[in-house]
Amino acid sequence: MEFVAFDKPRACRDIASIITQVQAGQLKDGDAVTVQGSLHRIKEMSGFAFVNVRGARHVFQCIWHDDSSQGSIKDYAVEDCVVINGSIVAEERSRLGFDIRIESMEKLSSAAEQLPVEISNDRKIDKLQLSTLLDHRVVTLRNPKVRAAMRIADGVMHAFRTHLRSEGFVEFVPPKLVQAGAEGGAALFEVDFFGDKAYLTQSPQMHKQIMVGSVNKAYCVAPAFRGEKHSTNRHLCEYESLDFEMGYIDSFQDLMAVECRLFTHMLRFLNEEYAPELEMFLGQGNRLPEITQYPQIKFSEAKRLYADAHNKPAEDLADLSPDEEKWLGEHFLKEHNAPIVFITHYPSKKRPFYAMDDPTDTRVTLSFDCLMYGQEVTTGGQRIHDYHEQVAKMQARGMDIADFGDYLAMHKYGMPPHGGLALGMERVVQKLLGLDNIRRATAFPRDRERLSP
RNA sequence: GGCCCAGUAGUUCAGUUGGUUAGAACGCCAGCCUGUCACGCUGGAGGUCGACGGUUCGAGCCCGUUCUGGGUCGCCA
Repeated sequence: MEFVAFDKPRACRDIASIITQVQAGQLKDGDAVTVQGSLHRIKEMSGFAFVNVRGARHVFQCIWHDDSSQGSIKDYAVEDCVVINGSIVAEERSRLGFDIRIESMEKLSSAAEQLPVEISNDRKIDKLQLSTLLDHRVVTLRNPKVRAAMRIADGVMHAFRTHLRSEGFVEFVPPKLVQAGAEGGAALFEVDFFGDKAYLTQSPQMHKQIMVGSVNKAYCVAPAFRGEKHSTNRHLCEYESLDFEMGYIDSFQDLMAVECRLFTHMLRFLNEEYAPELEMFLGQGNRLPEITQYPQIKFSEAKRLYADAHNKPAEDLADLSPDEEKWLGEHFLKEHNAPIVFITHYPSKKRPFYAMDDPTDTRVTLSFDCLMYGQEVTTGGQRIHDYHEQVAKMQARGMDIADFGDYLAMHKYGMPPHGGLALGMERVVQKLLGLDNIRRATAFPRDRERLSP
């Protein structure tokens, strides 16, 4: 028998730690280093070659000298995985301020075929057709700009988790296989469940409310599945829903306040930890905005604002059109320097059966949407907590309460005033980075036409 | 699902009124260049023009069907 050798980690061979050490003055010109990565770009010159190597987060430059090593640089190809023994060479002409002179290069694996698309040039990646980009996802995810978006997504989820935890929320895991959809009519994906019908969940709505009865403040990060046949730049059949639900609220304003603190934390966190990634999308030296104020406006007032600005009568439509959302986003950005705005008091008839009506005007609900740069990223609101009130609203809608035994059980046994919201993770990434299509905000998008890779 | 647009080299695209052997850029291969990272220079390979059918002496181009992709609307996060 042997023991696992876990307490003596191998020396780090990632370029990130070498960069840190060089910047801290711990590594200097001439010092020996060992570094690993994929060959990102090879440019042969006369008598030497530039070898750009892609580490986990950075691309760094190594110099191959024809006279210094056995073999030829022609023995290597782009995407070969290598371990390089070399030395630091201070060099102002290099982007990181130093090169690594290659003393020897061990090939761990070699690419068997030429790449189907170019990944060493971010501008080429931006010009790829979306279908090509996604068809060759295995390769395009290696591009520095593409993977930067994936790192931002990681940052968004991390910020959500750390912030809610800091406010006393408890993470739980909602089920993905469910008996029926909480939202009602929307298209569900049906799966065989030991001979019975089950569905992929379209929302953790019921389960997060149930958790409020247990831990008071609950959150989850979980996929939601929607089988709608629409095809737009802002919908996925499978998206990551960032949900929270909290009890003992005084008003739905408490929910919006949590979300505002979350956004403020999230943007600050991304600016601090993801500056190189953000610059790839926002431009050199640019960061996400520091938001200190979040406007809110009633749905009916938002409608009127749009109508007045366009010399149209304020139509009594139940929802905001994409056009209206876009205009409102531009309006609040221009007039109030606010990229994020809350629209409150949505009409009751367009909100789910669990939405609490405004006691002062039962045609509207104590609910809200949050627009980020003119696109809906959140729906939230206060829920009905009283059993009899919930039953009455369901019956008024012609629903059979016998179908909702699990749901109504929590009300039956007492629930605090509560509410919550859902944040579309990919939409947040899309809007923060200014992506034209939500499919660019996730590694493996699922839409009506795409089930692979 | 409705409407609009597009399918030509590995990729991104051009292709005139229907007319000889379908072009460019990037990538790839061979060579040159000691500071490139959108390098530069010389040469080369690479095509069932989405598919099927039709019109025509002749179709990448015109017509029909179909498949695929993109945008947009309803809906939503």
